[in-house]
Amino acid sequence: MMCEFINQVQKYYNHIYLIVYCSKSRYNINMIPIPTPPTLLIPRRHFDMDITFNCGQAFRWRKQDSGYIGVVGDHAVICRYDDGNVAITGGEPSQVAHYFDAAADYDAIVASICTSRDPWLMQAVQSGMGLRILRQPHWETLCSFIISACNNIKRISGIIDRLCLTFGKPAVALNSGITGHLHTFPTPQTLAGLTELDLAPIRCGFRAKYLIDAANKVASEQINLEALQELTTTEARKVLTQINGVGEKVADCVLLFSYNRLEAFPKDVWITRVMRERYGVERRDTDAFALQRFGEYCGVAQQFLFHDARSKTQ
DNA sequence: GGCCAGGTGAAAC
DNA sequence: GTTTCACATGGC
Repeated sequence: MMCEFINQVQKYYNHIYLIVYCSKSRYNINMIPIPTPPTLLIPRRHFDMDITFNCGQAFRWRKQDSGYIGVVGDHAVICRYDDGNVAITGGEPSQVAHYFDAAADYDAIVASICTSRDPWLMQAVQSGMGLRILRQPHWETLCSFIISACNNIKRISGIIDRLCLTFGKPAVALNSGITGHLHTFPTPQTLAGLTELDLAPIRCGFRAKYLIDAANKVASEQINLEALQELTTTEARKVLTQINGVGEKVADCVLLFSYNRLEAFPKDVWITRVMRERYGVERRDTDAFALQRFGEYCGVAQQFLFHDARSKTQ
């Protein structure tokens, strides 16, 4: 009975009440917080939070104290450094493990892309150590990179915040106190049928019509994002580019950051500049060059080079 | 105040 | 097939 009581108290209040009897008629009640056990631990050397959350692959993680808070699935999640690990608390364990790609072997991936001993990449890997590619939800990633077109990362984050606040729902809070202001990403069904006027409050400019087209095509099942997992990367890219506002670059970002196609090599203005200035390679030749130089995980190499190029000008 | 931003689609060559 | 331009907005 007492155990059940304590379990309930822990479940709902995350505290245990310690009752100390001083005498038969007098007692003290002390509350002892019980730390919520982490959902997942990832070695710190494979997960640098500042780099991973700010490298332009995800736009919803916010620094709070010494950690980051965000949303995985419908749940608020907090990441903190804890000794030699990143401790991730909250969320459904299987969803969290998938989102952070817990099974990935980053020693092997980094070793693979560095096989050619390319000096620019070696330097970029050195400065970006701890960067890991996330496996974000397909729909959220698709919308995020539609919004990214001709935009900067700070503003992309702001637009996505307003999108979630306006059309999402409050995230399931952590019982250790993270609450209210975090919202889920709105579903395709919620955005389908909206007008550009409806999206005016999020101030995404000319991209509003693209978001609505994506929502209509996904909600009507004209495009099945889950089914893309079964296709080759080339086939999946072809399907994604059926959506207005999704060209080769946006499709590659979705494939890399959501479908874990680590061979996808998005070519934005930064990476196009890097390829031309450092390697003398023009945009149309980049895919073949990247595969030959960096191998089957060249998308990870792309992200290191992207992070390195940006960090040199900020 | 002007340049630029994790581009794309359409029209003009 | 390649080049050019408009598309909204705001950070720096």
